[in-house]
Amino acid sequence: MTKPSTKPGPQAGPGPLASPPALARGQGVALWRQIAGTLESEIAGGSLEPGTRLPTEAELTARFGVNRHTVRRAMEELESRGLVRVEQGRGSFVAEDVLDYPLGPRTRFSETIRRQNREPQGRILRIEETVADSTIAELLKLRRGKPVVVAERLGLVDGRPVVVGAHWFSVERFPRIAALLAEDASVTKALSQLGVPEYRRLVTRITARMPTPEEAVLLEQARSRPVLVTESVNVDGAGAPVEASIARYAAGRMQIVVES
Amino acid sequence: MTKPSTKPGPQAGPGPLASPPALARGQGVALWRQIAGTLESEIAGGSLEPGTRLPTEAELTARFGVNRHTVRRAMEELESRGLVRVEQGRGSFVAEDVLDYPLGPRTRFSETIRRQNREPQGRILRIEETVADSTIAELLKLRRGKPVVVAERLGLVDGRPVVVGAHWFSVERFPRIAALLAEDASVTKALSQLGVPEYRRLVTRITARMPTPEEAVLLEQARSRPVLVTESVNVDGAGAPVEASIARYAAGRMQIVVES
DNA sequence: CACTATTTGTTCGTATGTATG
DNA sequence: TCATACATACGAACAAATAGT
Repeated sequence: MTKPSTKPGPQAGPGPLASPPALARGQGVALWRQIAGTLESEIAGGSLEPGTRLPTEAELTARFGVNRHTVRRAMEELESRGLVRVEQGRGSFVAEDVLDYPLGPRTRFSETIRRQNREPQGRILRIEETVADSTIAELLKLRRGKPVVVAERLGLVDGRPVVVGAHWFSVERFPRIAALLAEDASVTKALSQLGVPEYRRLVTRITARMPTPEEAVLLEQARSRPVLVTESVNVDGAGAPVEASIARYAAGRMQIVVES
Repeated sequence: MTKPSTKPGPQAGPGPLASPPALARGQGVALWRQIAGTLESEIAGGSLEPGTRLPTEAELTARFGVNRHTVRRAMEELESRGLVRVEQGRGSFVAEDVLDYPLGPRTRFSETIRRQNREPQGRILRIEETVADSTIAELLKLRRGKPVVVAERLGLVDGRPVVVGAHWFSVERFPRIAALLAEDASVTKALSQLGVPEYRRLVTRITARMPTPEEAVLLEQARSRPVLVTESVNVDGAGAPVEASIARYAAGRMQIVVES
C-alpha cells in the first residue's frame, strides 16, 4: 500500500506543474482516474515532496477544469492507497515515508532504524517499581503481585517520535535494571550488563486502537489517528522470559513488516 | 471513609436490586475497588455476557449508592485491565474475546478460525477485472497496466464480520480465477484447482488507519475505531507471486499473532 | 437538516481520611 | 501536636459523541 522507506532522491523533475493537464473527456477513462493518475505520477516523480501540501481542492478544481466532486473523488482514491493524507480544515499532504519495523526474533529498534539510514534515539520517560498485574504476570511467567520494574521509553527517528514502549522486568531477577536504564535508554545494553548478552522475541501480538490523550501528545499525533500496539515477550537463551513489552507506534509513521 | 455527617445518605434501605451490593464503607477498602471487584466477578461469573451493555453510569451510581466519580474510577480500572470497553455516547460493554490471527507462511483464514473453535465464513463481495496499479504491480511482479482480477471478500466468524480482504491475481496466469471464486469464496480452493496446490506467504506489512465509511459498514464497526491493515504476497512453490492481498481487520475483534 | 435526549468525558470546587515526618 | 501530601468521595456544570425524531 505504502511506498516504503527509501527517500526518493530529488530527481530532475519531468516538468513543472505548468504543463496543461488536458483531460481526455469522453474517451472511456473517468476524469477522476485521470486526475488521480496525474497526481500520482507527480508524487512518484518526486516533484511533490513527502509532507508538502497539495493544492487545495479549489485550486485543483481550477487547474483541471472540473467540478470539486471530481477532484474529491480523485483525492479519495489517492488517500485510500496511502499516497496522500487529507486533513479536514488543514489541507491535503503528500504522505511521508513510512518506516519499516521488521519483526523477527532478533530485531532491535536502533539497528533496524539505522539500517534505513535514519537516526534512532531513545528517551526514558519514567521508571517505576510496581507489582505485576495479570497481563504482565502471564507474559513474564511470574505470579501476580510480584515486584516488577516498568520503564517507559520514547523512541524517536530523526527527532520525530514514533513509538512509546513500556518494558517490564522482574525485580527479583534484575534488581539493578532501573539504575542501568536511567543511565542509558537502551534495553539491549542494560540486559547485556546484567548477564543477558542475547535475547530473542518469542511471540508478538499486534492490535490497533485509538491513542490515549497522553500517547497522542507523546507521539505528536492527532488524537483521531490510531496507534499500532504490539505486545511481546523476550526470552533469554534458556527460554526464560526476561522482558515483557507493550509498544505503541504512530501508525502513520511506522509499519510492521513480517517476513516468513 | 465514614459517611459524611452533613448529607443524609440518599438511600436508607440498601438493596432494592436482586443481590444487595452492600459496600463496606470505612473498612479500609476503597469503594471504587469494591465496585470494580463486584463487576469483575459478575463478568467472570458469566452473568454478564461478552458484548452486552453494562448499566449506565447513572444506574450504577444508583445501584451502589455512590457518586458518579466513584463508579467511573471503577470502570477505568476495568477498562485498563481489558475487561470492559467504554464508548462515549454509547455506553460500556463487556469486552468480547479477541480472535487470534497467527501469521505464518501457511496460515489460512478458515483453518485458523476453526482451530479456535469458531465458525469461519467467507462471502465474495465483488469480482472485477482491472489493470495493475503501481502497488499491485510491484507486489505481483507484473508491469503496471497488466490485466488483473481483484476479488473483494468479507470474512466472518460466527456470523460477525471481522475482515475485508482484497485479493489480486494476474489474469494472464489465471484466466479462470474469477469464475472459480464466484462459485466458492475460498482463495485456497480456487488456486488449487488452477494448479497451485500449495502457496506460502512471503512478506506481510502491517499498519493501522481509520476505516473508510464502506469498511465501517462492512465490518459493522463504529467509524471511530481503527482497522488493522495487512498487505501481503503469496508465492507458489517456485517463488513466483500468485496472489497479492490487502486485508482490513476490525481491530477490536482480531489481533495478529507472530511467533518467532 | 436541525433538534433533542442519552450517555460518557472533563474540569472545576469542596471535604474528609490516612500516612509521614 | 502540627504541617503536609496524597487518596478517596461527593457535587455541579459543561463538552462531546451517539442515536433517534
